[in-house]
Amino acid sequence: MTKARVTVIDIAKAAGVSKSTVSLVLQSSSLVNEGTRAKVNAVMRELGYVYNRGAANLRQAGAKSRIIGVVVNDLTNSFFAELAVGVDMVVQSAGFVQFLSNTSESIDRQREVVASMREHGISGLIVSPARATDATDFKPLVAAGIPVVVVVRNLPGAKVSSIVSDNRAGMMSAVKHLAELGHKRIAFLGGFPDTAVFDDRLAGYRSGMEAAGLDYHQELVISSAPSRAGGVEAIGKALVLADRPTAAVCFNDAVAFGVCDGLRARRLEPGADFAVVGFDDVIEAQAAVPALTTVSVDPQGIGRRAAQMLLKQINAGKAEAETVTTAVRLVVRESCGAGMRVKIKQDFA
Amino acid sequence: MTKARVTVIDIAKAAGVSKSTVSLVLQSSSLVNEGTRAKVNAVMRELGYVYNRGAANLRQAGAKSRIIGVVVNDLTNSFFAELAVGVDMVVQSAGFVQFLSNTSESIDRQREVVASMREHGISGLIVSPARATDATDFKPLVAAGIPVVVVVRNLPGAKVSSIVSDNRAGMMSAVKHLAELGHKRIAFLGGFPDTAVFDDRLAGYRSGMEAAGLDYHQELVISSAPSRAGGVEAIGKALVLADRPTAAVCFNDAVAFGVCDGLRARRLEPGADFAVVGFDDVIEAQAAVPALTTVSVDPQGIGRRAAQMLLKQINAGKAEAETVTTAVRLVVRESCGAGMRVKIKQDFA
DNA sequence: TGACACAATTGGAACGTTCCAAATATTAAG
DNA sequence: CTTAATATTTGGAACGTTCCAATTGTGTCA
Repeated sequence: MTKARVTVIDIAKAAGVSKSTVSLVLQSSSLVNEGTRAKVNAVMRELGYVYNRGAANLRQAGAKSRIIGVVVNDLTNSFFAELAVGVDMVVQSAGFVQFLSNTSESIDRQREVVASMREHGISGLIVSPARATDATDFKPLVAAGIPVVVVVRNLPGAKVSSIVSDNRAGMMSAVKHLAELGHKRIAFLGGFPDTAVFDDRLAGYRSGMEAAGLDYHQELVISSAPSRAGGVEAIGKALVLADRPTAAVCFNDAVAFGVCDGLRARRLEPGADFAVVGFDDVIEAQAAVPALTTVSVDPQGIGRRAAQMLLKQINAGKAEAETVTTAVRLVVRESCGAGMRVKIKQDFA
Repeated sequence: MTKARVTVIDIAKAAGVSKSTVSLVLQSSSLVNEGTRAKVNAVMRELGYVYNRGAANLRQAGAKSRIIGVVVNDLTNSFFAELAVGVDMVVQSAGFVQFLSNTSESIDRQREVVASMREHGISGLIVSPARATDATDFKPLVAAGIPVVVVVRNLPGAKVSSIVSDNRAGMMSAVKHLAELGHKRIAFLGGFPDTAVFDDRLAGYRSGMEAAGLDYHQELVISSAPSRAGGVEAIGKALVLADRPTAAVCFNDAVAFGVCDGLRARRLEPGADFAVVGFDDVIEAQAAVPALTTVSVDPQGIGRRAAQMLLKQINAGKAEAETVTTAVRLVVRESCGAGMRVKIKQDFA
């Protein structure tokens, strides 16, 4: 267990050159002679040298630390896990590393985490903001020249780049599909009404209803937490309505699963007795029974795209805010009652 | 957009003290007068100072960077996402940040990622090693005084700490449960036979069979990739056996889901016509239909525990290798045919 | 009043790298 | 063989922090 760590000076001494030369080798500069380079590299391997990025970064005064910060609001949601994987892919192959943190929707935690990342000198940040994040929260970062890309949830008013999926179009196509199957009373279930994403999806729902020539009824819009439990709650409210809906588009897949649970608890089989459509297409969606009809958003693709965008800005040196909305597509499976080849009946023991 | 960054010297000047004093304030040393502290803090806020950990870390020569590296082999598997969340929780509240990377089972990627983390001066590493990771791969780290905690998959022969779940006991209890339900021919399905985890689980299976007074038949052990697809494959092989099994314990939940798929493809209903038990208790397990009976290992708990262990070693300054196996418990749901209150019949349209 | 403890503050030297300007070695041209 | 051009190499001086030893101020005690 060698105590002192090996520095460029040590290897310079051992290779019989100056530390400057070693530094040049490290940066694979073309100025250095092939022979010297080989020798230096050999010595480095031999002594087990490890590059000290901290020191390098210090000298390069605010230059690239090659660290990308990624903060998501709920990593246990596989949607975000996929997203992080997408980011990691491109970030890693560009020679960067990823600082990943989870805020669990806590805005305080988010602040802490971002501050900490800044102290570590991240060269860019990808963030899916916690609920109620203020649009100005990332101002100091961009002021300091650190590019920020907001994903999934947009932050209207913030002057940062963002990538969101086409929530409007997605919801519209879901409603259209249900209308084509003959449904007239279609509910919109779940989601917190104070978010931009909710607004977009609801707008898509309204447009879809209108396009299908169906009336919009306020009572059919039932908000709740965007979680499984929230779904159960929302469908509960929907089913006691005087004029019951026969189908629902849900804020996201988690809600949709909750809706299925709620239906079953009332002896209704999703897909057969009531049509349900989700949003996100998380991995569980196709595995569930019945398989969930849902709007696919390819979180990994969004992650990759966000990373590319961020890297572009980092390399360009300037952060020109740009907004991208990614295409989505409806994936028809069983829960909407369309493609069902297997009808499930229950009999209680 | 202020160009130059604010340093301790700037705030020292502005506050009318020396940089040393500012440094003391930063470390909240008790040496500094309350009045001075307040003033310095005020100036820091005013000028928008951000601490440069890189520089600090440089001076403190190999001291704490407050970065914990976390590398997992498959983040899209919610088991590992949960684990990462658990780590993040304790790591974050201890004032550290987490570097998270995904190897996708690539050993080259793992090497790259770990090297990169080292360059960034991580003060500790938590790793779920990619398959075929060599026991000596982390030697340089521990030699450099960087504590390493291996989770989930142990690395026999490596002199590092590890936390694995009690695979043996878990499998035993699963087999015992099936035997109590009257099953005699119980298969062991899925998993790669060249891993330590496989060995442990298989050993548990054998002990369980023995304890239940059942014979061990080589043919009932069918390995495959530890994935959903692998599960389909394994059950396929099992069902063509001359003397078919009536139940199976699976290497993990992914395999178990695949087994269910495979059963259904053959018009067999898991839970009713064939009992299946998984391992891990991923979140989807309780949501699936039928809900999966499985061995719960609490990945988040393992993550927390691993982080605690690592922090302890970091604080102690010495990395005494210690091995922990965490308790598991069988969660009985529907797929084993035990607690089923709802029997599902299919009729094909 | 001098001596002494104690509190608070401070200037420089370090940490491991990169950059710059300048030095030296090598080659080509005359 | 000199000169100019080119190819390599090289000492410092930074970067922003922490640490150490030393300094200054403030009160206490004989």
